[in-house]
Amino acid sequence: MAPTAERRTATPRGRAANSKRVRSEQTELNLLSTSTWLFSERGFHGTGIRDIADAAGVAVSAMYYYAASKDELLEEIMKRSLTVLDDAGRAAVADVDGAAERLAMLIGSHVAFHTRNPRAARVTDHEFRALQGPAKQRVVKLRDAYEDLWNQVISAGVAEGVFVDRGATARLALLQMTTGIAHWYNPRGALGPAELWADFATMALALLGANRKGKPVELASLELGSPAVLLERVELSIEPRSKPKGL
Amino acid sequence: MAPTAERRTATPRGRAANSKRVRSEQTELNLLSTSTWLFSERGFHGTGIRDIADAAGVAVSAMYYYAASKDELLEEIMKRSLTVLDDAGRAAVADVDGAAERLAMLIGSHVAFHTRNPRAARVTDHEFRALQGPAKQRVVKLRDAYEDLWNQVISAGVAEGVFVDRGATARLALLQMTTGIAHWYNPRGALGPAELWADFATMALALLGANRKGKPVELASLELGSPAVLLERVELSIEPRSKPKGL
DNA sequence: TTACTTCTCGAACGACCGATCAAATAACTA
DNA sequence: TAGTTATTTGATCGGTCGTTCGAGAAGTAA
Repeated sequence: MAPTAERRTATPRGRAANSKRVRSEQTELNLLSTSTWLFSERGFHGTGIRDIADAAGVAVSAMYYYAASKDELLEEIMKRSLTVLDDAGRAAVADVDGAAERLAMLIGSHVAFHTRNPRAARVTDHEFRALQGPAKQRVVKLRDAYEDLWNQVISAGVAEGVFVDRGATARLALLQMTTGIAHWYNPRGALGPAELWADFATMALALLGANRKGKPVELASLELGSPAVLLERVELSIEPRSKPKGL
Repeated sequence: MAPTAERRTATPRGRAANSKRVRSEQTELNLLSTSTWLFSERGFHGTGIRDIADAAGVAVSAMYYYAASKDELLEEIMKRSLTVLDDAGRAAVADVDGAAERLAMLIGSHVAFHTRNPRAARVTDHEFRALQGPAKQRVVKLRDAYEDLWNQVISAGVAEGVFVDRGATARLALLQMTTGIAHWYNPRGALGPAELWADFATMALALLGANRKGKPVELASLELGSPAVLLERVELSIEPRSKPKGL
């Protein structure tokens, strides 16, 4: 959807409640969020271009004003998701000292993202193989950067002697179990993001054998920020907050 | 593919190397294993009926002699996978005492299945939403039975006071992190099933806070069977052991 | 108003989808 | 051998796929 930005002219002075630019941006978000819903529900290949258009309430051809292809729609969803996820993760560990503390914050950010944006997360996690060529490379780059952040946090802890060294296995296990949240989490269920954060941070610390001077690190003993701050940073504009109207 | 079994006549006396029955069974396995490969590589909806036929080296119409529809192909793959997984899991914990031991065995069986049959596992894990109606119900039933086995093993440990109670979260986290193996495991990589078993069992015990009289349970202190026995039981005939020839 | 840009539309394109069927072939039986 | 059954085939069905295009509606600027 890069073309859209390029197509935009210089910022207009006054913009009415439904000026063209506002309408256009709304339509673009509508399209992306509807696509996210459908892709998460039926998969990329299981969703037709007409399904999206109908659910979004626009003509099929209108989509091609915003995206050059169906693939570009998917790429845009993944790029936005991964960008927010990565930015939030880096912000969460910034200025935090201690390997255990940093890991707990990273887990918190990750859990926040996946509980707040389960559908976008599912699409990003599931539909990787649907991407091809350069588009895939671009998205892989973003994902790798995020995984590298995890790697840094864990490796630092291993170097400090706080975590047990399990090679890449621990990182993969941690990422799988926390990313998996998006696949079973129910936003209207009993567990809130804060409770899940506590549970998963506790499990993660145990899984990594977190210890100081031989004593296991207790989550309660760590000084961490509030969940609210983490939740703010994972806000994703394309996450569908309800079923598309035309569905 | 139930029809095939029904179509079979009474067991013939002598059966040549390429008798009808043998040929037919080979073709059926070829079809299922080729489908497994392609579904794991491109997804169910991303794979065409012609892709399968070409890769398997048969005519498109030949498939419909074995399966009534493309969906039935998927259902059969999932059913076979889940059946082997569940049977192996139950066999692994049978006659094993102690919650920690049972969990370690269950993890071992699960890890064995996912390292030996990564493609079938990926399909079973990924393509759930592609199934519809009664077929979906049948497969869900199998999956629920297996998850219930995990639930039993974990709950028993909680009841014994060996595991910490984290509600359903721990089970979901454990299943996600171990099932995820199929998504990154490389059969030609450095890590073998036995090493992975040790790693994941250790992590699982830690994650559940496994302890006896306040002391953490060490994996090395448990008396467990050999990996070989577990590996035997997860043998899956439809797992593609190499790229389909016609591809 | 007119001129221009942004946005949306219905209709159509060729390609491919899953599925069907009568006919041909291969294996087995009597 | 001829006859029977099990297996495989090529051709083809209607439908849906992602994409394109010219026209027109809506909004902005003069």
